[in-house]
Amino acid sequence: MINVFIQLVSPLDEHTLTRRNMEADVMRMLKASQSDKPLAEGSADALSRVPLSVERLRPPTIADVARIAGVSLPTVSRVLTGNIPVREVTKERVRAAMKELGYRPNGAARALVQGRQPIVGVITRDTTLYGYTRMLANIESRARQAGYLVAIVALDPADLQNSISALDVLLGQPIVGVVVLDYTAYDTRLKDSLGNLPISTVIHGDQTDIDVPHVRVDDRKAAYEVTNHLLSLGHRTVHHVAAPARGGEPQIREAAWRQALLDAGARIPEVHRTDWSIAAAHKAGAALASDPEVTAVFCANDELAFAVMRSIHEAGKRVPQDISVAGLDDQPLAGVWVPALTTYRLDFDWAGVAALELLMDLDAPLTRSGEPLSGLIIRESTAPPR
Amino acid sequence: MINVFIQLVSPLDEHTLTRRNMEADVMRMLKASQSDKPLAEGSADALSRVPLSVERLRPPTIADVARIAGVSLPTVSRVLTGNIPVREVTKERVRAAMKELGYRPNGAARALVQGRQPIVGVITRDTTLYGYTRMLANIESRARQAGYLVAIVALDPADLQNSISALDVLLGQPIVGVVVLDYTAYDTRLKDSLGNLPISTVIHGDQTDIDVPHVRVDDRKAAYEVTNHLLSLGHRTVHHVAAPARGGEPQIREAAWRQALLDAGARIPEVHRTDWSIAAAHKAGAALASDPEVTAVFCANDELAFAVMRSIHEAGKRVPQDISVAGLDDQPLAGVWVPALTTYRLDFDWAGVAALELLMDLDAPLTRSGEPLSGLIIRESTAPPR
DNA sequence: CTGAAAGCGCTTACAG
DNA sequence: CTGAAAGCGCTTACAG
Repeated sequence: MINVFIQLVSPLDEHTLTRRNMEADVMRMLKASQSDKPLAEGSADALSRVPLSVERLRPPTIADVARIAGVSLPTVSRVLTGNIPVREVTKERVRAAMKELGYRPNGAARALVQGRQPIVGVITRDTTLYGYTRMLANIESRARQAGYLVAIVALDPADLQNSISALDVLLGQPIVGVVVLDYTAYDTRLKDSLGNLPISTVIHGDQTDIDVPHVRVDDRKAAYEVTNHLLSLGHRTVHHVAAPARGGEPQIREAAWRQALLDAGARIPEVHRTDWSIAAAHKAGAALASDPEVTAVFCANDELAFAVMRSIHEAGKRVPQDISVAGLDDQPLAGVWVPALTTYRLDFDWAGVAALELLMDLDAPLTRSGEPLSGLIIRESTAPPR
Repeated sequence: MINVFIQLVSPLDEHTLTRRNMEADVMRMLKASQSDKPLAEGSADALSRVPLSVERLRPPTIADVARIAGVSLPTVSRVLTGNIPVREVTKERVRAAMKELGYRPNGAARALVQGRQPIVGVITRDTTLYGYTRMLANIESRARQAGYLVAIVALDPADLQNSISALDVLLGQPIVGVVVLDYTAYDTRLKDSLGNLPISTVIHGDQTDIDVPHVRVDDRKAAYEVTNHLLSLGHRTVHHVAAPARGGEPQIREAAWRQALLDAGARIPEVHRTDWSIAAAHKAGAALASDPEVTAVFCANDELAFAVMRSIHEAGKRVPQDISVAGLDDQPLAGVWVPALTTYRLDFDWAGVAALELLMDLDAPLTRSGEPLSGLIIRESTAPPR
């Protein structure tokens, strides 16, 4: 640690400038304005070249505001919180001082003294995937209504080290609890990090042994029913364009597709795996379209299905006359594609809100009943084979 | 405030149980386990029925950990931060104590003492719209790389009161700065709330007088060029399916469309306004499809365009032979829709990262050069009129 | 309505 | 390597 000697040229009184703050700031300024070389101890020369603007040294505190306004510290606090009446004249003086200094309350100090944990963490995966997007939007809206801020962390299940450090950043905040948007993606080794932090989660399969409060978005049932729908139309089997595998394990939607075929005694064809990207699905679709055996395709989500339908079109075949295609999610565009997509609606809006409410309820039940709007939606993209 | 007298039956020593904590917790327990009626002052009877579990009274602190582990406070802190070497045996004892107590560090206290502001705020609008989704995902990823947590606040520009309270929640946190994803949507009255908090923003038009660090996603240029493209194909005029108006003012994309028609001396038809929803666009599309005058439609984003194409199909007309349709954004599905959508690519990925880097750079320039991948993409949905 | 003092949970020099 | 003390910026009883 370098020793810093600075002559105060500040209008603020000495009391408010602590040594630590000054050092940190001078270091920062040095780094920005000079070289990257570390400073020799007590190197007053280098310091003299630092453009020392006092305003940048340290953000103003209520002590500064109080001094400028000529009132006491608690009075400033009262103006801030509004909990206790303050004379209007005084109030005005304090407000003016705040404005003059550009004062902003320090959230950390506030949270500390009040013992409040005003942030809800959301652990998600790729935030651009439809389901996560919707859950996130609904959680944010509901959380704010309850006075909470939402912090998001998108974990890459493939990168454990990164996930752990991401969680550390999250847990270093005043977090009241965490909503985990995909419990199965949530590595066991991460659970230790959370310690006894309250969590709630969204279950995407049919697990029944989850010991944390959870809501269910039943991907398994959805995928099973979509596959069954195609089989019931008379297709011998159903091909699958899958989500990325997760550490060797297939995704829930893929497993359910497989189970449906198994239960029906249908042949289980090779899976076409994607990374959720349109490009990968488009490529998979091309392979499927050129295979005369293929009469029905179930895609792990609607967007993959759109891309596959494009490939079929490019191959000169038609949906559903030549090949039936079904998706999963029922994202808004499913109804307007030509042909409109047969899919299974999952109620992510409900899931987001319900998971958050579960988290905030001190005496939460393990699961929450409710009325998710889910179900198979048969549109134009599926038909009996010719 | 009720007066609470509790006989300590706790293994924790008295020092760590402050009156305030006890009161708050007892209040909570009373509320949860008994009735909603407020307690009479000093009502010891009611209190005796409260199941007083000491574990729930107050989360453990490093003082508790230190006591259990038989070490001093600073030692626990050293194990926590890892900044200063601690004997391995001691470390183990401390870790065991943490585990036993279910200790979690208090983020607020940490942020306060370290003077760190570990959160980046993101002010957005509807987080489910494509551009916002992408910017958010990129900001989150880049911010975490820099050790920051991302907190999001979705403001409804139409609801000022709600927006102000939302900002208050955000500003009550240890925020290092705020990225505003749509500066034009950001009401002037909100600017005061932010005080001197560092912000950076994404500009969607061609404003040049913005006095905060910003990056540009040039919606105006994009909409102008798309409209021009349609005109240059020989269409007499171009109809528009618009985004919702914002307090009377038309959106940037709409204004640019109008300007392009004006500059070309083309007739300016009535706008078909939507609320960004697929349903509204589908309805607008039906009206457009039934109007024999309509030969070209520019939609404020790709998703609206998809819905309009559906309507045209339903009316028995074809895209682009009967009516040309163009969108804006170039979201991933644009290339696989049938017909593939002519649109203008905006580089939201770049914008998100660039805006964040601008925010975190102490000596940030007002704007950031870079290489956004933007431009008109002509596909299958536009053609000359017949 | 206002001020002096204590305390929130943690980290960091300082002194062994 | 470890402990006693000060301090981060704020709020909240307590005492006028």
